Amino acid sequence: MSASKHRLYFLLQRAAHRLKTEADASLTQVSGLSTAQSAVMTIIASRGPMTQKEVADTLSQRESAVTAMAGRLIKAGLVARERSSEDARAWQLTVTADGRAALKRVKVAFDKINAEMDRRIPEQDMDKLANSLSAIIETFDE
Amino acid sequence: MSASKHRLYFLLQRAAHRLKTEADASLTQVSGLSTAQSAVMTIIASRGPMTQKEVADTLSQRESAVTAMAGRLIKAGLVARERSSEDARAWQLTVTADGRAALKRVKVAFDKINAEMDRRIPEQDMDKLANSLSAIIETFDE
DNA sequence: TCATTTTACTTCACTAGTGTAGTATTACTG
DNA sequence: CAGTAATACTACACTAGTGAAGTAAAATGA
Repeated sequence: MSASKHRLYFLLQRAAHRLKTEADASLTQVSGLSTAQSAVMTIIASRGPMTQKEVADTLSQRESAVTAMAGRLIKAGLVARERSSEDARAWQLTVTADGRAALKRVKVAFDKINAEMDRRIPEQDMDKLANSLSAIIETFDE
Repeated sequence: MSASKHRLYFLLQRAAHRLKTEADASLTQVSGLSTAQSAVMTIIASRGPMTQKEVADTLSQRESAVTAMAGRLIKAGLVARERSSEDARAWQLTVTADGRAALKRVKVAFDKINAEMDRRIPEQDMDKLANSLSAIIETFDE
């Protein structure tokens, strides 16, 4: 069946929304972090010091969203920033020790959610699902 | 591969986010509606007069979200409400003539987006994708 | 039938994103 | 090398959701 017959747009939005709400509740309990905060911090932690523009591009978001998010993370002491030495416009974002500690607790919560999905979706379908989602991202990532 | 190896959570969120942003831009152009507004109006239009609670349940959302959304739709003249005759607490939401006209223009925009997805994702994979997304919704719909 | 519980909705403070318009700095070009 | 364009970030108004606390009406049960 085609995308429209499946009402694929709304199906995808609803799945993403349910999953996000559930993950947010679980993450808040163990770490005080939201999934959106975890996403930003995980990226910075793994890729090393990054500018806000780089974070925005990685997440397919606008710089203004990252400005606001960075402000909240810095206020919470989870992320720090200093001016880039080679570009006076750009910040270099890093995850603080507190931030790394919170990320460790986040991992436990995510492992549970992933286990739940692994339980419901066969491995082959999981691969197909990941491929299809990647295809959607590529299609609409201008 | 398992859900965690695919980083499935973030993959799903990013696919949903890109698709939503693209669809919102396209819908705004042809109809002035957002995808969230379209979702609510489509449900009401197809199921007939509904209470806010019913809309919330259908979309796996809170009543407070529907209160706010209904307020915006009524202000825009796209939806109307009157008290339920058998329950003085509940509203009956209906789509106005203006709303139905806007929904027709929305359909054209969505057809294009669905065509784009059909072009990139083979029919068999589309079926699998829909199944997996439904499984996720079921898993996390308490 | 009346006290209690549940339900339908509202309000409020909050997170998290878009999009547009702006500033300051850097890069490019003739 | 000066003027222009592009880039990195900020500010603001907006949509769209959660979650907690509250109100009024309906349902329940002793």
